[in-house]
Amino acid sequence: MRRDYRATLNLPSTSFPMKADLPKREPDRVRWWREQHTFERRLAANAANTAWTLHDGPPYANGELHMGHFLNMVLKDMFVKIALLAGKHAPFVPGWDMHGLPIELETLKHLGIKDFHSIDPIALREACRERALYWLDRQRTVRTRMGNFGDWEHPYRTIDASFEATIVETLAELAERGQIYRGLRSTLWCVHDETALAEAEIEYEPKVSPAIYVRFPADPAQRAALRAAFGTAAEPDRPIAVVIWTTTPWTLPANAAIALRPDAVYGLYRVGDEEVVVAEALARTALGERCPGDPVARATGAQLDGLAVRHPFADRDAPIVLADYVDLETGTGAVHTAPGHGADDFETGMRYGLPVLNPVDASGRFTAEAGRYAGQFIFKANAAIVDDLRASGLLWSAADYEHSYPHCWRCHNPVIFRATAQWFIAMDQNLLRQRAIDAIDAVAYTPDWGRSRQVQMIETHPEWCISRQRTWGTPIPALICQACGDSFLDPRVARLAAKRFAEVGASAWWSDPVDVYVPAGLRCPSCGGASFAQERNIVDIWFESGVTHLAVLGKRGLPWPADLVVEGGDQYRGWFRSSLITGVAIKGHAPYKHVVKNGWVNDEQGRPMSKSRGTGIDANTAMERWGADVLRLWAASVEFVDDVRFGPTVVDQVGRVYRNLRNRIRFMLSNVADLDAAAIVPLPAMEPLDRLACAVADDLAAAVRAHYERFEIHDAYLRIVEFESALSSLYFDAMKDPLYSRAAGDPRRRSAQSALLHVLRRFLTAVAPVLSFTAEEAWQTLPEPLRAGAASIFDTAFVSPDMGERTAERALWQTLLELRARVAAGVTVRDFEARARLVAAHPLYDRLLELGDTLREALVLSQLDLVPAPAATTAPSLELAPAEGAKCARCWKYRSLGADPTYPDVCADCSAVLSALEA
RNA sequence: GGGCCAUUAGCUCAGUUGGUUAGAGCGCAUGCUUGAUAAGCAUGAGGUCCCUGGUUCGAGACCAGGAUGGCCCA
Repeated sequence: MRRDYRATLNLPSTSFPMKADLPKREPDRVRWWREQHTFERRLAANAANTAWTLHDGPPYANGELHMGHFLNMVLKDMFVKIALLAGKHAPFVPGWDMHGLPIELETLKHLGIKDFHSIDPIALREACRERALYWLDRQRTVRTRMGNFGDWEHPYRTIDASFEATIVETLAELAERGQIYRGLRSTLWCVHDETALAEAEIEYEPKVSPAIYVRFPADPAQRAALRAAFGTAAEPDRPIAVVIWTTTPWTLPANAAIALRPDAVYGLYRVGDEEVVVAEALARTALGERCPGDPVARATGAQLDGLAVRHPFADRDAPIVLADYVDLETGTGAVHTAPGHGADDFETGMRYGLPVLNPVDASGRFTAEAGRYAGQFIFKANAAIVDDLRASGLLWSAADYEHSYPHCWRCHNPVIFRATAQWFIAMDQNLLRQRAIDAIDAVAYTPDWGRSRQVQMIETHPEWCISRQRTWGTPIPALICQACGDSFLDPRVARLAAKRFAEVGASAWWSDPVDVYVPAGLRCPSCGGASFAQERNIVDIWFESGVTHLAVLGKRGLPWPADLVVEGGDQYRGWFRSSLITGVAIKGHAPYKHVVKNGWVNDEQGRPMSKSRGTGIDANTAMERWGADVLRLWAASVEFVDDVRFGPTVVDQVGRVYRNLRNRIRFMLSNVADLDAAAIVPLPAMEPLDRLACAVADDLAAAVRAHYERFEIHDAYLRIVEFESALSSLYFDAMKDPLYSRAAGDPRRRSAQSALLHVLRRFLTAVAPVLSFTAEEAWQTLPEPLRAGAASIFDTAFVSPDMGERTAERALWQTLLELRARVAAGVTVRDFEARARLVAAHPLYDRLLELGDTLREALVLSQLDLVPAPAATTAPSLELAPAEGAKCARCWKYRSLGADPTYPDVCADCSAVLSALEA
């Protein structure tokens, strides 16, 4: 008679489901964390310990969060949790960047208003505020849905009165230090939005422009001078012209010079009856079929410096000047220079004292200064200008030219350079630039090349234009003198504004009478006038986010500088840079100690995600589809410092890894379910193999912690996956026999359970920063008495750093894995059908001997003979033979059966268990 | 066009200062198990280490050039 002994075994049992159902269950956990105040409690518990702050770079409160946001935000959360589990006091104050043109434009669109001049500024600001708050709320919901910890009830917001006050206070301090000035500048200008733009607000897109070659003719005196410079004979009647190339004919009315490259060779070419000057290197492409081959004469740019030709249609000269930036790749090597319409041109104009002609108004129409083109829209005037040049015979050639051209980041219209009065931070005043570069020395960078990148970004930073002619932002508290029309930024005015804004918010600037901001005795620095009006400029939002460290860290009692900032690589030029500059300018130090850069999230082909290609997916949709924990595991599975790929294939793969990890957690949970706290076997009293498993788990946990604290999330992930796999295939498998077939309270079983509990706790704490939801779910499944007083997994702690490497244990573990593989290769594992003779040399023999019978357990054998090898050097040898005895119907090991006649088909151990169960 | 970064199995990634037959996980194939079972275990296949030159006794690693992709600029 064969009996089914299944019911007499201690089979695993747990309520922890195999199917995770993450999208459905995670929102409940988010709520639970909030209700339990898990983050706040842990923060309080760590209050007396080392302070550590990750300062949140503010996402822009507009639009849905995408997977790039997800990666960045989850990484931040991992770092915060790592610090918490290491016992640090690690507050996290999330923030939002809520002013600025994109929100203003979205709001205008929402309101159905095209021209922002047509709406009352206060009303527009109120509408923008609502819009920004809507997006903050939406993004906050998604950020918490990710499982991220933080002070979600009290985020910092750049629209808060206190924040606006900090912005203006910072302006006051900078003004006091002479760091701010007002100047005419050739500024990137959007004629559609009628505002100056920052570099960061520019996107390059292909554009077809009219590319024209234009003669700048020389008058008789100029001809003589040119021919003299070229060393050719005077020919008073032969026309001569310098040919320039431009893709912006509309800038010709503002031309003030022609720039040559000093070291380039220019040729004087005879074409028909005329002579033209172009760079020799470009003659063939510039002059086309009419190029005669060799020039009549040659001269370097430097030799032509100071000469002049005539403007093609205005009644003035175009002097020849020199500039190093003139390239010999396109054009003619003779560059049309309009200081009002180009950054380089502006610099050259300053050097040569050229007039800054600016015949274009804010909306892109020519002013009276443009003569016959007055009133025309510049891009439309291109055709008229080309026609006129053709009519006057000064057009050499014209063609369409497709090139990459700067466009407004919001309205996507082409932008122009236009000279306007703006407020600037002087980068070299008070050695600001150099001090910022020096401050970088004190900062750690991950990856390390980030340092040189950051230095480069400071070195190449142009004068920082901080003014915008828009409405949705913090006002620059400058006053306009009613008498002379000059604007000035007086620190005392700024202080008054800061105080006022702190109380009622910055919209007051638009509604208050000017007196509120005028200190007694204020006089216009230009004319001494005493009557003023508020200037209507707002601050660049990069400046606003650049002072988060002042508005948040100091004012919330958090340490300054921050220990860590984590953002995408675009922020070397953005927030890392703006924060660094304000930090150095105000406090003389970088506002952070360590900069970690995360990579870009591309699609599965490594291309940028795009909605139009269907590869774009927002973070919330992804979480609804796969669950936050699988995506968090994805974030850990990729090397986040580099650009990473994301898509269904990649997530499915990591989803399988997730299932493996989850099932291993489930195995441990299901085998400790019946363990009483009182029955827990302390580590020193455990069976040798159990102690070894605990040591391996500690080793794993220590390694994971070490990687975490070096921000090596991916390395931690590898250790988790590999070690856990090794633990499962060896230890879990081997423990099934003692766990299932021994009596429930058998010391051997209790030892194994205690070890599993130890491993489980270590494992859950180690994975909690990544698999926060699953770790917490498992922790809550664990019977309360087994949680060692920790209400949440986030109340537990990492292994102490001095746990040290368990090198010997790791080596022994490796040996066991190899031996077990040899057994498994020979016989069916878990059938216990073999006995083995294991011959090992010292000192391995001694280590194996210490394991006692648990060595047999580890190798899943019915019998094992361990024999010392004679020579010290031989590798262990393993000989398999059929096990002795017969297969026990209950425990499946081969033993001598039938000791108890009541149970003839089971071994003595099993019959004892059965008898006890019957009794 | 410039600067920076990346490129190792189908996928995600390891590969100390240059040194044997380049590793892991997932996937795939095959087998076992059916007492973790929409699980578990074992075995196996799979690589022109992006390409081309160079340095070297020896290069996945170092150097030069190039290709592809990405980011930031122009």
